[in-house]
Amino acid sequence: MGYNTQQRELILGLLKENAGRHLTAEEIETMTRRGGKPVGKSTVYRYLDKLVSQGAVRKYIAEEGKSACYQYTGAAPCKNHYHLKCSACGRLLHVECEFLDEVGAHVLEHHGFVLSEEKTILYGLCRECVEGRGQGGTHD
Amino acid sequence: MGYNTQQRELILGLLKENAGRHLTAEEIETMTRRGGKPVGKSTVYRYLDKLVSQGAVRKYIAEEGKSACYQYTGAAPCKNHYHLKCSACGRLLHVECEFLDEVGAHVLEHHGFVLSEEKTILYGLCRECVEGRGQGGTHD
DNA sequence: TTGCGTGCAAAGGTTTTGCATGGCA
DNA sequence: TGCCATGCAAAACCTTTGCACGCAA
Repeated sequence: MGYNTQQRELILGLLKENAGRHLTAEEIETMTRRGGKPVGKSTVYRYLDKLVSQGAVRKYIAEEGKSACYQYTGAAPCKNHYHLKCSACGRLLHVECEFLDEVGAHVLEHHGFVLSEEKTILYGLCRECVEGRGQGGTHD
Repeated sequence: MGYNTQQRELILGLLKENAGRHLTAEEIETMTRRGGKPVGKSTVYRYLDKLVSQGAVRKYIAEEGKSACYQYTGAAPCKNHYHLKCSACGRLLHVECEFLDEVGAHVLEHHGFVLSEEKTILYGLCRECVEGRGQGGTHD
């Protein structure tokens, strides 16, 4: 499963410390620079890829054409956790909701599709933006 | 609302002819080259942007980091039309389904979120890939 | 004629890749 | 020792932008 290098420990540590947020590859690279031992961006990308394929980290595309976001989830990704992305203000909202699991059940039963709540992001407009008091580009 | 140029007629014509499929900007550019009068890619991108903001065309990000896809929908975008994207084989499945509208109703009522079925893509695994007879990279 | 639309090329940004070097086991 | 990981720089990729020219109204 790969070697334990200082770089990897550093990256994984940062991801764990920030498990409540999303980090971009560039943010991670910057943080390693602050943290003492800088890690090259190719290493960051390569290791993130590995973590994603291992299931320890989730990858999101918060904004098309912009940097992808990564979040540590550990071995057991949380359930009933969905993301709503506001197209107006750009915020990514987190929702814990059992109803949305019915979506997974539905598409499985009726369309033979195994939904990944990990990867799925619902797009639309958040309450604030609909009501005209949107907050501009406050990202998560 | 802008001028009627040959380039725009050509692009819109191609989109209408292929309303059942998704086209990338590059595919459109290539098709205009075949069709006689080549249209520059900046023009293609700029006009697609305009059509998207007018609501005549939908834009999808079928594959992260890959080219966006565009599809003509006309003035009245279809309802109950959802997309399921298979992470394994890459296919984009089209689903007409009223149940999924309940998702919109739910997130509106419980989370104050106005869902855009236009933009939302549900990620997961299609039947074929789950059953181990996935087809590799057959895109739509 | 006026101003928007176009095309080319260059810039922009993110991510990937090639290759020599370094470090883990 | 052997192989994987790393780092740098360059490449790849899609998309946007600057600017002079062209064309629709």
